[in-house]
Amino acid sequence: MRFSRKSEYGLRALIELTKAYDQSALRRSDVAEAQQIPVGFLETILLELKRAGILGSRPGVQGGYRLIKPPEDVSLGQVIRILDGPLAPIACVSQTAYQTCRDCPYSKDRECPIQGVMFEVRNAIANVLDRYTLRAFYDRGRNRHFRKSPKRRKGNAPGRTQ
Amino acid sequence: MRFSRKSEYGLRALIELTKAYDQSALRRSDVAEAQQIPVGFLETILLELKRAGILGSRPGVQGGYRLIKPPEDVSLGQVIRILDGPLAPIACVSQTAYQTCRDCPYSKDRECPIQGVMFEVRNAIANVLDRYTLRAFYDRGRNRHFRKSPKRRKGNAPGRTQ
DNA sequence: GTAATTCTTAATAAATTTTCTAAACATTAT
DNA sequence: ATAATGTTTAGAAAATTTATTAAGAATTAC
Repeated sequence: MRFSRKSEYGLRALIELTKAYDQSALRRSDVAEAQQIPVGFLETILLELKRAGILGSRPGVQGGYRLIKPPEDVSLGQVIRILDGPLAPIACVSQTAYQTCRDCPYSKDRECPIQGVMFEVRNAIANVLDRYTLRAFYDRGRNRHFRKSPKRRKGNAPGRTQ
Repeated sequence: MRFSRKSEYGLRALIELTKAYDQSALRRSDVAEAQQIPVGFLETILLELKRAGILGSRPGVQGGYRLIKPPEDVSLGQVIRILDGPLAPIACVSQTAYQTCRDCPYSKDRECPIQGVMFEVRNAIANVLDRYTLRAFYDRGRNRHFRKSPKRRKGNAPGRTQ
């Protein structure tokens, strides 16, 4: 039961973008190189994160992608749901995308003996992933790679998308 | 992040086999019909569970598959690991099948910012799935479909595989 | 306004995994 | 011996994931 490469790439890309949060936009090629991600695939990932309102972007010179939400407001659960779909291990216990299991012989009147456990699994996963935010990456980046001025700017640069 | 249909079918098959635990062997066609599982696919699933030592089987008339472990000794985590592989959401936090992530830029000296969270996710999943056993299915079967003699026999029938 | 740079979008190809089928074979009970 | 069942292997079909390509549109610098 693995997360897809897409989610993994997405999180790795967000590590870079979070480290650069209040500094500069990163070109997709920069992100791809830093994290060893195929640039074409990364593109589709960054776009999905943009459509979801997590990233902003700007074409042209000095352009690139940028995190537009405070790192502490973006949970890893959000990110993975965007890229990989619901966290629930089976469809009938998803909070965000419930549906009855195809061909489930318990879908009508009888009670499914598996559903209860799977619901617990879903909650266990969500409890972890919704508790962690990109903030963890931000702190890490600060401590490791930067020495001065750890305070964040407020607001975005003018002219920026979203 | 879904469990595969294989795991789902496997658990559903084990519901039937657990209900019949101390009674009779079930033909794959019986299990397939009761749980609406394609019989050919079910076959490969039952065989994997047999190789793992959870089921026994006997060909011929009166033959079929049978649960050969006490239901309370088989956790759902075991079953899913057999059919779907490790529970860990990424390879580098698996307890049963550890390996470094392909192309991971943190695999050498630096510390991976994602690994810690994923380790918690793995543990959260395992804690739930290793706590539940087939016993849950057994009880349910008893209460619903049988009226008498809820005590289990000890030992297996003679001549039985494994 | 033109050119260079970069993101945007859609289509689709490649690779992998999952799901499922078929057929020849082995074992058991009668 | 015969019929009923499991065993095994190979692999086809379908679905999903992963990745690429190419034409297009927005932004900046000059």
